[in-house]
Amino acid sequence: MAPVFSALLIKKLQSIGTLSKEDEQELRNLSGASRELAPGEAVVHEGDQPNSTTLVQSGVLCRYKHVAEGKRQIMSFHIAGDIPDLQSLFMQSMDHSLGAVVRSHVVLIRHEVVRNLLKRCPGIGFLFWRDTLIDASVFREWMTSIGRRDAQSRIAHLFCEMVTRMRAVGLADTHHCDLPITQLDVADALGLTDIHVCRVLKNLRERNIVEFRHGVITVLDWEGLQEAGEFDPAYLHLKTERVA
Amino acid sequence: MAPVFSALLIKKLQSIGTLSKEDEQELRNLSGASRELAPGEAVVHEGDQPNSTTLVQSGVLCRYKHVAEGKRQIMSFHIAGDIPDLQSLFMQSMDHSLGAVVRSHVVLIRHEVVRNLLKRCPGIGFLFWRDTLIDASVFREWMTSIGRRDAQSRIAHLFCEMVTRMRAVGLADTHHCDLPITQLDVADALGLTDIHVCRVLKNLRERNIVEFRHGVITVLDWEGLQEAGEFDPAYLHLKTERVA
DNA sequence: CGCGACCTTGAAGAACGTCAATGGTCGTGG
DNA sequence: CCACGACCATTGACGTTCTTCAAGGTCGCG
Repeated sequence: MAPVFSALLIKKLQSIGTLSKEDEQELRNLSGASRELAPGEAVVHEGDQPNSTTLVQSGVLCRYKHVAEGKRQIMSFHIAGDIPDLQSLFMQSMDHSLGAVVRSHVVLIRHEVVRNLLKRCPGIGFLFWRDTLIDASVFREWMTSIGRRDAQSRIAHLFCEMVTRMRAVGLADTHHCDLPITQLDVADALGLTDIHVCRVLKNLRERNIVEFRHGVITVLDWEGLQEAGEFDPAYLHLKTERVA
Repeated sequence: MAPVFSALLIKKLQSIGTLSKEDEQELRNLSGASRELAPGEAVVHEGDQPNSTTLVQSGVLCRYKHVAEGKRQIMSFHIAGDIPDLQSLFMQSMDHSLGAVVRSHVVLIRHEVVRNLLKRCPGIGFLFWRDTLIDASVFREWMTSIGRRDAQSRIAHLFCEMVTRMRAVGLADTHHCDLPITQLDVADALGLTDIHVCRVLKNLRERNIVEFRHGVITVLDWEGLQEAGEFDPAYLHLKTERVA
């Protein structure tokens, strides 16, 4: 087998809870099928009844739904170590799609394999459950953003979240963070138009708070960014909280 | 013990999955502390670290967060049979509050008791997990509504959802549905102002689609309502789907 | 009776969307 | 090497949806 593909999954689970040595070993022994995704390519579509789950290796994936008039709502972004469709283990049909934002690599793990794993390792089961609960917590926070914050707040909040999550698994440093998505993706995630996102980004840039260019977030003023987004990382339920 | 307080919980679990006779009996034997809630009273606050979960007996509860300038986002409504804060079993601190919308009755069940139950009955564990996953699915749908649908669609969608959920546990008939909440609650759930909700309700009423008065939804045209809200119940992941 | 909670309506304004045009960058192929 | 198209970012002018502010109106209840 290639270098253990579950390394970042392990890191992620350790960031939200405690993993025993045995459970860690079980995760290392996981097997699955690698797959490369082109930008925009979907792994699972709304309505599908998949028999495997997706572990992200590299790149960025997102969950989304299409609504009337070609509109799209992105419900989450996922980075290496995430299992964005874990819920398909217990829900026959997908209520949303899962696709790649940029070229990405994933490993597909059969439900059967995961179920056996959960039977052998209840500890992993609880961590997986906890992971889906954190997922739900993030949805609640996004709902709050979209429902009750203005465009500037929403964008600042999203950037804070992504930087914090990527730091937690060692994928970002303090000031920079690779998030290879377009302004249109940001817009679809926040219930805005790409044009308005562009304008607000310009404003944030001119005020020396944050820059977003070519898929890279550059934080110029972390305090200011948190303030602008009313960001409090509690909802991410991370074990370790970093001071910036 | 009073008439079994878990009757509606059992009904709800049966609406989303299969419950063995033994598991059903275990649920009947659950014990907890009754509590009455005044309108607006909270059971748990954001930041709390509760050691029990809340089973709704009657009335309506909602989960919510407060953001800047006194704004509020309601993230879900809960009716008899729901356990709105089940996630607190695996997440130390609450990332949102849970409160009563109208006078309600709840039963508080200690985490310890639930944990023992889950150890004895893995089947109930999976159903509970599934319930929290459906919760997340509903969040995704709300996010989509708030982000990408206009006010009329959002309201129609919410009404469709509540009628469908209440029918599923026998709390509503085809045309009427008791939902004792105010227009302000609706507004806070959908990311609107109460004033705008009022205007849109007037419009829906005049077009003979749906009426909402004194906390009662009266569906005048179920087809039209579903269409207006782009409602497809798939995201509720109910076992039994009703044809209206 | 009078107060509070909720609903209703109007007028003015802000935030955001739509339409349209321009320019930059990059990979591809002639 | 340059031309081209695809994709993305940017900017301006103009519309629309929804908000804000303000003023009643209704109903139930102490």
